[in-house]
Amino acid sequence: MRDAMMTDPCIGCGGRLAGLCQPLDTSALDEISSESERVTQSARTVLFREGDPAVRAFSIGAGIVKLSRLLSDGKQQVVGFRFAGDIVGYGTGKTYPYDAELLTGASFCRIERSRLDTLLRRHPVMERRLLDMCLQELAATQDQLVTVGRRSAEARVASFLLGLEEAYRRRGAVPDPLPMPMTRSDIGDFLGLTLETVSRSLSHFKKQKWIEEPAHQKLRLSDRAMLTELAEGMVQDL
Amino acid sequence: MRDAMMTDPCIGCGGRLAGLCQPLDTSALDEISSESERVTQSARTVLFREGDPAVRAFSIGAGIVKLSRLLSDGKQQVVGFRFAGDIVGYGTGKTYPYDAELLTGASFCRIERSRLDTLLRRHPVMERRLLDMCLQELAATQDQLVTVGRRSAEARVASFLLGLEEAYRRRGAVPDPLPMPMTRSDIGDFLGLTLETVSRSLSHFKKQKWIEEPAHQKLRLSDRAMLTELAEGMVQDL
DNA sequence: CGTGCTATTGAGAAAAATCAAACGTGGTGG
DNA sequence: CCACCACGTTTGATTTTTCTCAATAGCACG
Repeated sequence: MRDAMMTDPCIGCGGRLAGLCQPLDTSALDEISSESERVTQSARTVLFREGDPAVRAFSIGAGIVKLSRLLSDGKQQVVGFRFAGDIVGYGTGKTYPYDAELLTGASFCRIERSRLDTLLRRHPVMERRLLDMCLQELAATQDQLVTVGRRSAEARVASFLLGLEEAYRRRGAVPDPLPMPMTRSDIGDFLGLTLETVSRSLSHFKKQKWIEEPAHQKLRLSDRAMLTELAEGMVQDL
Repeated sequence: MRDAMMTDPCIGCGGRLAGLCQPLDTSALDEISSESERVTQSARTVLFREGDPAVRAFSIGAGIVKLSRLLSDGKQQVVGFRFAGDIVGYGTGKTYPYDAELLTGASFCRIERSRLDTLLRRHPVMERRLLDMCLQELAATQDQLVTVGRRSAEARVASFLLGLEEAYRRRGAVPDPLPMPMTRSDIGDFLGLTLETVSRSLSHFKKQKWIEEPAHQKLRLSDRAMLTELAEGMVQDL
């Protein structure tokens, strides 16, 4: 246990440059490694639930996490998906404001909130990095608000597909085909649509050869230009 | 000019405790005052437009600011409203990601982005405060995503009214009646609805005596309990 | 006292939700 | 190894909600 914890620079640094520790020097990384725990878990694992006391934060090394809120009438809203390099579960509230669930097997680092706060106080570059990540996340959420609030069903789905690809791109090479581990229901809950509407849109895209599904949960964007036009509402159907 | 700039501790501190400088000591406040400019402007003034180079940040002392994005097809999405104490125009991008427009007359502090960044580096408490504000804003935007993505028209409008009241509450006493300077169109663009749907919902609420409009752009929430139930979707109509 | 916005209200159209049925597929146990 | 079961997906028919288009009314400002 000790060696695993000591050798891996943790908090989002599992071989990636995108995470919270990107700007840190080696000695700081050692300090952080000793404060955090490396964990690997399988798909469908729940990291935490809405309302749980927010005692830990998570930094994703690999895998995809779904963040969602459950409404009183049983409907669900997916607030976002998180990928390698992202931080999950760090906020101002005493409890988590959403559920976090693994969509794939994932590895990540787990750290006590109180310890992370101490680290942030000791390393202002790290705090600055966290601020930048938070600002980015805010911008992405505002984008999503535009998509959900003002675009047609097909535009939303096209927008989601392009966004998924972009998420991979920002983390290095774009795999081909794209892994898409979320269900139609997850996608609908993200876009403010029903799973049937998502399915119909995807079927339509496939029929038009704008996308292919070479295998289950694998996706290829064959016509990005058309998807982009769709997402921007420049074209209704054709 | 010089005396006005020197005597007011600025950046969100115009008599309020909620802003960015809340945790600062007096000498730091003096430093900031010399770096920033106090400005007062009338309703409908545009602080900046989407795509403008993001050279300044703004800290609201009093008044309400509307942040909105314009889509290629002419539709608008209001990303949020900002009140006294909030920071507007600080992000990671080189350009502003939305328009910022005054809904009321407003006073605020204006500071060069580069100078603000210097100040943040010099005062880690200030940076920490900004991080907390950003995390709060992120949580609020995620809330809005739930509202727009998963609630009925009347639930969204009820949710907006309660949110407006809450915004005043967090900044001190709740005025009665509540000032509501945004048009039906602004509200619709915030909630992902048309202005007609907003108008119909408000008319219905008035008819049911759940709200009153004692004057133009003045609002009284007569039955918060019912509005809350509506917002949570616990009741369709009655 | 117009004139230009903003708001209200109505009627009809369109988009997406809902309800329902059938299909595929991967995993499990006989 | 195959049959079956659970779950996700697709597709169709119908209903509901909200949008769109249109006409009218109210208000502030010049």
